Amino acid sequence: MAEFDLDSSFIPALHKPAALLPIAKHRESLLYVIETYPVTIVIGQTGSGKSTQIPQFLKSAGWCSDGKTIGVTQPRRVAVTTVAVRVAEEVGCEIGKEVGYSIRFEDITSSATRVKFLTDGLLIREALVDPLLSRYSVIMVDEAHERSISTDILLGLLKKIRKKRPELRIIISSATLQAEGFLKFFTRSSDEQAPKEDGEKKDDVGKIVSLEGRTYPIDVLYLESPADNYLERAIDTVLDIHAQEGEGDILVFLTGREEIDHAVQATSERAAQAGSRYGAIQPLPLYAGLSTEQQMYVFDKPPEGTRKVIFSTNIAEASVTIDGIVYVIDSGFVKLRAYSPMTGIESLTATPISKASASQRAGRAGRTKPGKCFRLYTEQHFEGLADANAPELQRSNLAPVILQLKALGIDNVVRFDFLSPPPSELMSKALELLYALGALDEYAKLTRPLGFRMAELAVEPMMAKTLLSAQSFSCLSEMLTIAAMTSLGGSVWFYHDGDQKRMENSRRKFAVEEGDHLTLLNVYTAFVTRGNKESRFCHDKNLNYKSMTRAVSIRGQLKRYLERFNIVVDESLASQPKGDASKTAEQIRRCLTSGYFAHAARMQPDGTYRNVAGGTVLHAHPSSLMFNRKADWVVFHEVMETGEKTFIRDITKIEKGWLLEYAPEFYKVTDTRSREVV
DNA sequence: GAGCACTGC
Repeated sequence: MAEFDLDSSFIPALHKPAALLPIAKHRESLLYVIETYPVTIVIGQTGSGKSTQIPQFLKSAGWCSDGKTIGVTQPRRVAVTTVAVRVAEEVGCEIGKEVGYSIRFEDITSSATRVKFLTDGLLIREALVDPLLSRYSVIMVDEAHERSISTDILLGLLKKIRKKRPELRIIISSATLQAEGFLKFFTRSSDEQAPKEDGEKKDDVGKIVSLEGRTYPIDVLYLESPADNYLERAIDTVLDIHAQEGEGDILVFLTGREEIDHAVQATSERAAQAGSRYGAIQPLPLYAGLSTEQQMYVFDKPPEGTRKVIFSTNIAEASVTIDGIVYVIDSGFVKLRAYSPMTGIESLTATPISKASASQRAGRAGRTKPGKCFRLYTEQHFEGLADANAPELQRSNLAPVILQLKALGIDNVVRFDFLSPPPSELMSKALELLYALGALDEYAKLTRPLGFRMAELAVEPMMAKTLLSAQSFSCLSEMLTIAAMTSLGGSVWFYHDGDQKRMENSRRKFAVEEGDHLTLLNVYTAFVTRGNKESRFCHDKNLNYKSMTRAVSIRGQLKRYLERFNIVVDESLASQPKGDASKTAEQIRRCLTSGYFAHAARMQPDGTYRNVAGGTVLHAHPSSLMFNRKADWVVFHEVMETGEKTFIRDITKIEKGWLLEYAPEFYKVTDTRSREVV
C-alpha cells in the first residue's frame, strides 16, 4: 500500500494521514465486495475515512477506465465541497480536474473529472436528462442514514436503474442501525405480484461491510431519575463538569434559539458568581439563525485556561463539526418538522430524539481524545426511544416530490418503490393540490407545458405556478425577485443581542402597505440598485448579506429556466421608476393569488385569521408587516405551528373576488364543508 | 410578539 505513504506526505498536518485511517486495511476486502455484489452497504463512523478513501480505492482499482465517472453524493453542500477539496489534495490534483464537485450554483468539474462529488438532489436532477445515469460506473450515496427526502428518492431511483444496468455499482454508507434496512430494500422484489424478472438470487444482490469504528472510547452516563427541567439541568451539568472534570470543551445539545440564549446568559452569570475558584468559562451559542460571522466564534480556540462551552441546536449533530470537544451534554430533545395532511399545516415542535441521534451526539465527544457523554435522561428512557426518526418523506408536503417523480417518468407514484412509503393521505393531499394548480390533468398525468415546467423550476409548486403565470400579469421581473426572496426562508433580516429594535426600524423603512411580498421586492431592488450589491449596505440595514447574494443567484437561475422555456424577461420595466406603481402592485397581488389560492385566509373581528376551510385559527407572524394591521382577505406563503399558536408568514392583501376568478374549481361550492368564500 | 436542520444546473 505504498501509495498511501506517498500520499500522506502531501497531507497537511491537520489531516490524519490516509494510511492511519482504519479503513486502509479494509481496502482489498472492500474492493472485492464491490466487484462481486451490485450493492454494498458500508458501515463506518465519522472519521473512518469512508467518504474520502473509498472513491480513491475505486479510482485506483480501475472503476473510471473507459471514461466512466465515480459519483459520490452528500446531503449537504458544505460536505460536498470539503470532501471534494480534501480528496483532490490527497490525489494531488487541482480541484475540478480529475476530482471535482457540483452543487447548485457551482459546477467545479471538467471533461477530465473522474471522481465527482455532488448533492443527492443534484444527482436526481441529472436523472432528468440522463435517466439511467449512464456516465457513472459507481454511485456512492453517503450519509444515507440521515434519510433526507432527496436521499430516499435517489435510492428508489437507483433500485430501478439497477434492473436496466446490472453493471452499475451502488455503495450506500449508513450507520449501524439502518444497514439491514438498506440491504433488505435492495434485495426485496420491487413488485411482489410480478413474476421474478431474472434469475438473480437475493444473496447475490448485496453485502454489508463494517469498517473499524472510532479510536477513542466515550463514557456514556445517564441520570438516575428523570430531570424535570432539562434546560436548568444542562446548565448545572456544565458547571459541575467545569468544577470537577479535566480539560476539554463542552458541547450541549438543546432544541432552539430561545433555550440557547437563556443558557448562554445563565451560564455566564453563574460562573461569575462562582468567582475565580475555577478557570474561566466561555459560553457560546450555535444555531442556524446566527450570521456566518457569529457562527465562526465556536471554531476559535479559547484563551489559555478557558473552557469553551457551546450551546447548540441539532446543527452540531451532523452539519457542523467542532474540534476539541471532550464532553457532550444531551438534552434528549430536538425540534422536528411535521406536516399534517388534514390541515396542510406544518408544525415545528420539540420531540424526543432517536437512538441513532443519541449515539451520533455522543460521538461528537471522542473525536480527539477519550470523551464523556452526559445524557439528561434515564437509561430506561433511552431504551424506549425509537431506533431512528421517521424519514422526512413521511412527514412532509409531497407536492414537490410527486412533481419531480412525474417529471422523471414515474407516472404511478403510488407504486414507486419507496424505502419507506409515505402515508397515503400525504399522497392524496399533494395530488389534489397539483391538480388544482393545473400541473396534473384528470388522469394525474403531468400537463404540458405547465406541469413539466413547474417540475423543472427549483421553487415549490405554488410559487412555480405563480412564476409561470407572471407573464400574463405583466409582472414577471418582479415575481422572479419575489420567488427568490421567499425561497430564502425568512433569513433576510439579522440582528445581534439587543439589536432587535434597530432591525425593526430598518425593516419598517422598506415596508409596503399591501404586504410582505411587495416589501421583499422593495428590499431586493434597494440592494441591487442603491446598495450596489455590497455587504456594507446590508450591514447598515440589518440585512443578511449571505442571504441577499443567494437571492441574486436564485433569481438568476430562475430567469435562465424561464428563458429556456422561451419566456422573455423584460428587466427594463423593473428598474425604471414606475409611472403607475399601484397598478403593478395590483398585478403582483393578482398573480400571487393565481398560485397561492390554497393559502388564503380572512381576518376575523378579533384580529386573527381563518383559513378558507374555516377551522384553523391563524395568527400573523410578528415578523410580518400584517402583524397588528387590519386586512380582509390575504394569501400567505407559509403556515407553521409552533408551541401553542399557528402562524402565517409572508402575507399579502388580496380581494375576495380574485379567488373565484383564478381558482373557480377550487372554490366551487359543492357541499357543506366546501371552501365557500363568504 | 417570535422559527430545528437541510436542499434544487
